[in-house]
This record gives sequence, C-alpha cells and structure tokens, in this order.
Amino acid sequence: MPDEKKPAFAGNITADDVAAEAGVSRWTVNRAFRKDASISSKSLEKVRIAAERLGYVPDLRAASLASDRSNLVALLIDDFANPHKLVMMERLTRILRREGWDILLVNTLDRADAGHALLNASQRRVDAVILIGIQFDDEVLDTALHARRFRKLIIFARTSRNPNTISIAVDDVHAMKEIANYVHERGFRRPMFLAGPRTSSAHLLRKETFVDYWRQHFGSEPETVSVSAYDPTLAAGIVENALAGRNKATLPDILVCENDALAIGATDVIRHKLGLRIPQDIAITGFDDVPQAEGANYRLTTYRQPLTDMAEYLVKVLGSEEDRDFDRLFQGKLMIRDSA
Amino acid sequence: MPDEKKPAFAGNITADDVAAEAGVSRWTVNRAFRKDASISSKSLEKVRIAAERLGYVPDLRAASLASDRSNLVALLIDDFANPHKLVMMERLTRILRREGWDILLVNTLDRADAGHALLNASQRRVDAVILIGIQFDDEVLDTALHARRFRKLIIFARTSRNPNTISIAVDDVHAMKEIANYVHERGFRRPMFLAGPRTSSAHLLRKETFVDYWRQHFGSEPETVSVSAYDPTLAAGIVENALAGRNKATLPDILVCENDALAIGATDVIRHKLGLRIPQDIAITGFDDVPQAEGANYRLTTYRQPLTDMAEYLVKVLGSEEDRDFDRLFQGKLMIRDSA
DNA sequence: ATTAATTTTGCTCCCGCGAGCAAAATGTCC
DNA sequence: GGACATTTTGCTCGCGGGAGCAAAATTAAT
Repeated sequence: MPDEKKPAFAGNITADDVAAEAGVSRWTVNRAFRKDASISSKSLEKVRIAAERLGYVPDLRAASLASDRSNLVALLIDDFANPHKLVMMERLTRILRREGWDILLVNTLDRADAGHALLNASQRRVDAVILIGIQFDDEVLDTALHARRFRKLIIFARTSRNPNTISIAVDDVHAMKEIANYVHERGFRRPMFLAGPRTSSAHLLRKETFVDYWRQHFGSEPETVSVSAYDPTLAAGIVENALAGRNKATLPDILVCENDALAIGATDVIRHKLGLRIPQDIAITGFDDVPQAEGANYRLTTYRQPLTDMAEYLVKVLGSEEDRDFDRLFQGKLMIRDSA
Repeated sequence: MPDEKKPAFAGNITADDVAAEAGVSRWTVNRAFRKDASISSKSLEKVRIAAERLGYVPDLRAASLASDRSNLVALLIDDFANPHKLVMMERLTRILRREGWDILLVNTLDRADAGHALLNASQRRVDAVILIGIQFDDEVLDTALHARRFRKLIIFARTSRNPNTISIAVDDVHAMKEIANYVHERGFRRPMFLAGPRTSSAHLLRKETFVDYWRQHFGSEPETVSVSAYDPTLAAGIVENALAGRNKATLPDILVCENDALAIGATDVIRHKLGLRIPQDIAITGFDDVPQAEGANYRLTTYRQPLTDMAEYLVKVLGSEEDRDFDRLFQGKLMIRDSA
C-alpha cells in the first residue's frame, strides 16, 4: 500500500528528478519554467505534468546565482509608528509582487543600524534597495553608494538631492504652496507649522517651503515646532507643551502638519487634553491622506500622495536597464475635509 | 595601473579575490565570515583587512544553496487595514533580524492568492513561513502542508487546531472570559459582540467564547454582528447600520469587539455619526492594544497581547531542530481605560 | 526530394559557497 | 629534540540552475 504517513519535507526535488520523470533533459525542465523559453508545447506539457506530480518548483537561489539577477528588492523601513507606512507597504508589496519582484523587509532600528541593514540586503544580492524610512541621511547614503553593492538605490516618497539615488516622490514644494494658499484663502492668519525630525536637509523641504512662502506672500513669520519622530504619541506630547496655557490671542488659528501622523496626534491632544474644538478653535492640516484621515473622527484636510502611480513608476524603473536619471516628482491632490 | 573610475557595481567581488589579496585560500576567507569558524586570529585579521579593502561580503544565496539553510523566513500578510499589523511587523522584523533571520514579505492579495504566495516563498527556499493574515483557512493550510515545501509553518497571533502547523498565540478563551467577567462586573447587561470575518473556525473562537460564556453565566444571549474584514472603515459602516435608530432601551450598553481595528471604527461612528457618548451611552472594549488605543482619543479598554514574548518564542522555535509540538498559548493582560 | 532556414534540445562550463576530510602547521609533554 | 595531540588550512565534490553554443529535429523553400 502507498505509505500515507505525514507529508515529508519536499524541498529536495530538483530539475533532474522532473527530467527523468518527463523523459527530457534537465535543461528542458528549467526552460519550461522560464517565460522567455524556447520550448515546444509538447515537452512543456510533459514537464508541467511531471513537475506537478513531484511537486517541483525551481530554486530561485540557484537561478539567481547563475544569472546574476535575484528579482529581489530590499525594503528598508524604520518608522513603524507612522500609519502611512502601512499604506505604503501594502501598495508597494502588492504592485511589486504582481511584477514578479520579491521583497526583503528590513527593519532599520536606528541611524547607526542603517549601515548594517544595507549590508544585510547586499548579502542577499538584491537587485535594488528601496528606502522608505527617515533615518537615511546623506551620510548613510554615501556609505551605501560607496560600497556600491546595489544596482539601484531608490528613495521612495521622499525627495533626495543625491545624484546617485533615484528619488520617487510627491512634489513637496508645489504641495506646500498649495496648502499655504488654501490656508490663507480660508482666512487663517496665524499658522503654526508642526515639523518632523530634522535628520537631513530633505526633511526640511516642507517646512521651509511653507515658512518661506508664507513670509514672502503673507508677511508674517509662522511659528514652528518639531517632533523627533513621525509618531502620533510623540506629536501629542509636543503639541500639548507648545499650546498649553495659551489663550485665544496667542493660540495659532491653524496647525499645519508635515504629515498625517503628526496631525492625528495633534488632533487627539487638542480635543481631549486642551479641550479645544477643531476647526473652530484651531484648524489642522496634514499630509499623506492616511485611511483614518477620511474617517468620521478626524475628517482631516490633507494632501494625498498618488501612491499607486508612484509604485507603478517604481516597478518601471526597476525593470529598466538604462542608466539615466530616473528621479521623478508626482503631483498630489489637496483633500479638503472638515479639519480646515 | 588601477582604474579609478566612479564607484562601480561591486556585486562581483568574490571570496577568491579576497583570498588572493590576503594571501590565503578561498576557504579560509569564507570561514572568516562564519561564526563557528575554526580559524586563527592571524588569518582572520588578514581576511578582514582584505575584505574591507575590496568591499567584499559573502553571498548568502550561494551559502544557502550549499548548506541547505537559507536563514530566510517568509512573512505572509493580507489585511493591511488593521493597524495592529504594523505593530506585529515591527516586533517580528526587529527580533528576527537581531537573531540573524531575514524576512521575505509577501502581501497575500486574497484567499485565492494564498497558494501563489506560498509558492512564491517556497521558490526562495525559506526555512519557515509565518502567517499573520486572516485568509489562511484550513483548506489553504492543507494545500501548503501537502506540498510540504517548508520545514515549519507558523501561525502567529492566531490559534490553529491544525496539528501540522505551529501556533503561537494569546489564550483567546481565557482572555474573552476575563473580558466577559469584567464587563459584567462593571454592570453592563446587554452586550453586543462585534466580530470579524468568519473565514475559518479559528476566527470564531473569541466570539463563541464570549457568547457561550455570557449565556451560561449571565443568562442572556448577546447580540452579534460581523464585519467582513478587520478594517476600521468597514466596521464603521456595519456598526452604523446595526445601531442607527435605536433608543436607550434597545441600544446595547456595551460593544465588545473582536479586536481594536473594529473597536476604533466603531468608536468613530458612534461618536460622530450616532452622536453618542462613550462610555456613558455605550461602552466599548477591544483586543490587541494597538498604540492608538492608549491615545487621548480612544482610551480604549482592551486586551494586550504579549507580542514581544511571542516573538521571542518564535525565534526560539525557528532555531530549534527538534520536531515536537511547538504550539503555545500566551497570557495577555486586560488594559482598563476609559472606554469601558 | 533536396537544401537551407528555423526551432528545439542537450551539453559544457560556470555562479559562489559549504560539508567533510586529508595535509600541514602548531602546540604539548617528557 | 622527538612523539603525539590539537588546531588550522587546503582541497574535492556538489548544491541547483543559467548562458551560450553545437547537435538534432522540425519546418520552409525550391
């Protein structure tokens, strides 16, 4: 009788086994699993059946080793407190997988760890590295680029001026000017800007744009406050400190936040700790348009990044063999809701 | 002369190059990068220096191919709408990386896609698969186990009765009884249970436990409502439908939610669409203790899963060569806040 | 049918490293 | 210094598949 014992580990079935079963050579078997295969439909069918019976799937490690293409990209992330990261990961993983790219997820603990994370990725011989964290400053990038172990280094959803990286991001300058204009149009006159960590010049782009634009066009100098991470909880603490004890006259009339993570933390504390109403006592704007921004609780006026388009462009870049300048800025959309 | 052109792609430096530079054999070079290495400190130093100069790092694909150990685990996720997933990912990736495991992140689009996702992982010859999604029902598991392409199949943060999987989860039965008792103690008498998708029997555990326990100990039969995904937005819609138009007498006095994702959606709609106060008009409990549950806005009474302990146990399981029953239930902790 | 053009198949030689063993080097003891 | 134990080093062979070419099979053209 056939032994019906518990299913054994079957990782050791190789193309040779399938070749024997199908009565063809090993190379024909391997060809059957490549899309560019030059193979007759007859032997393809034979191989399919034999592979099915034996439970064979090609070993991508070996394929990658022999072909020098891993079809693997590393995704380096650090700030898991930011809910927008979840959205970005979902979008990226979905679209990348659809195009045949696998993803190595690396949690970069802190700035000092960035180098190790990059090394980690390089040992798997990833074809590209995608950075969606915040702690990858110029120094880290330079180290990575110096080692030069990846074909492409992509900064996703953040502008980078480094000429050796590929930056796929929303046009922050345009976006912040649009926000500034909207804020002013709606009659707000004393904005406060809530900024994130200042780890590199690129992060200052939104803040600088807003502040400079406001000063130049509307005269006054906006207050600014900054938080050391894009974390709603931290933002709440900072905002509470910054606004506690103020009265109608000294309170900003709107809090312009660098992103939704900060705006959400700010909203919570303004309502529940400071007892103020949004937008009557103080309005709020965000950036990113995370899912909860649309929910009944926040109704946050924010700026939507065209993440899907950006991810689609990303896979196009990954697939390209050219060595040109792939940097690209996308235009987002101001989502007007109740918070401002 | 040595060509000093711009930093080239340096993925092609091999142990042989380092061996030549250091004046040792290739095997000594490789040994220098293994921790169990039997190597003299003198040649280790020589190799380190040479490797540093050439920018060499071992190729893990080749190592994995030769040793039949990839040190890679696949992480399969599907419900990215649930904020708790972000917490789980952070914890898992951090602890796994610390122990030398790399992570292949696979976004499982839907139930039909689960098989492909598993195949995907198997082609990279991962040492184990970790499931933290919801759509991996018994049928999917059986298919995966039948193919048997992984040494270990771990269901994380969800109980599974399948004897061939390893389930690392919180003790749902104990937890729900604790919640039921607490709810009753605090004087609530007409609970409604808000459940998630009913894709497999395992998902019903919390609901069934609560409902059965309540019926047996407190007489009445709780109402139940279910949402097709752990998504706050969906939960909001369902709850609005379920509660709209009710008055004091017909409204449940507490909404017991299967997890925080549902509780958050429910909270938003109860406050902002139905205009009710929490907990005065209706109380709420959750499960998971996501970061925002503690925030000023929700102050959600919920049940904390000991994620760190669970993740630590997971790496222990991964490292073990034994073939015994690794299933384990952890005890969590009821976090009492303002929502109930 | 014959020859040439084209597709399909099989083969050699790698890809970069590890297991396991034999040779060489080093250390130990009297 | 000699005999032996112990560490360190080098080597053969294989992990599973790809590039690229030559042989074989098929198709097209005359």
